[in-house]
Amino acid sequence: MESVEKLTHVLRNNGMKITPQRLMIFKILENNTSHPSAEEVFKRVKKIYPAVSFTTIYKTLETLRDLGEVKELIIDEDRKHYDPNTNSHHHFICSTCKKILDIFEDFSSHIKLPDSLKSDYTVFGFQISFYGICKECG
Amino acid sequence: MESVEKLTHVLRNNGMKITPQRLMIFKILENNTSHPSAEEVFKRVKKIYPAVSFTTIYKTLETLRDLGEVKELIIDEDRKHYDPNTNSHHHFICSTCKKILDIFEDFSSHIKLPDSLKSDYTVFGFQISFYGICKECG
DNA sequence: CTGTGTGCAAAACGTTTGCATGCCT
DNA sequence: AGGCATGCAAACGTTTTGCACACAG
Repeated sequence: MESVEKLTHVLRNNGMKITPQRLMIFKILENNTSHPSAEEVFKRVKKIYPAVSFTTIYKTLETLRDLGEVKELIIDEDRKHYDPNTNSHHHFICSTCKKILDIFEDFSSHIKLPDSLKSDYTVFGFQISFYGICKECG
Repeated sequence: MESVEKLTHVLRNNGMKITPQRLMIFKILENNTSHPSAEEVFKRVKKIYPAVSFTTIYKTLETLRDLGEVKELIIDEDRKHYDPNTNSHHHFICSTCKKILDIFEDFSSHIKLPDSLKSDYTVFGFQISFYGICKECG
């Protein structure tokens, strides 16, 4: 969902600079539904901009996360994944290949905190993780 | 939910040995709803059995996870948490203090994969994470 | 007695940080 | 020119592993 143009504007509006490295990262995140890890972003950027460093990838992803432009997914025990789609949606995780699939169904009308907790706990949102086996691994 | 007796039997049935260290770990997990990290388990075991090592805690939690007797929660970006309640339930995570609260509401009748995916993806279960602020932090 | 469990130290892993340099604006 | 960004290397915190010894069965 995030376009290179949007990310460029957001960074500029926050007094940040647009570098070739960042543009490559933006390009790889644009319309990306593969939930890449930092390393996957690094590898893909490296192909078109070999001089890039891992540090830059990490720092840029951290920046985008802090600006709310990517969501950091804590789903995989091995590493963090990044999702440029910041709209509320859910995920299916294949137990075998660890692939993460988007689920866009809107469950919000059915998912509420029990009444007994509503007064004491403020919910900003929720996230459903489905666990199972995908068609390639089944 | 897991009792010391049950865990003892499960391990024995799998040809594993019951050591004083393991018994202490079982005791701390029994009816524990605080979702401790390995370090928290370590600290609590150390109080009653000071000679215990971190390695033993890790290895025993790994064993229990492999036997399906504890659930490893990948919710907190900083560390893994362990939940001796292996029945399906959900969690509320306070964004401020990182506390994890159990939510026992049964949403299963409402939460299904979209029809378009049902044929290709086999779902074993799902887990809802609510994000918000708890009463102590609000 | 046999083999599993323990515990130390060290490795491994993803991630973060300090700092000198580079470059966008 | 000024300040944010980059990139290297080193630090970090959690988790895992190799190995010698201990002990449960």
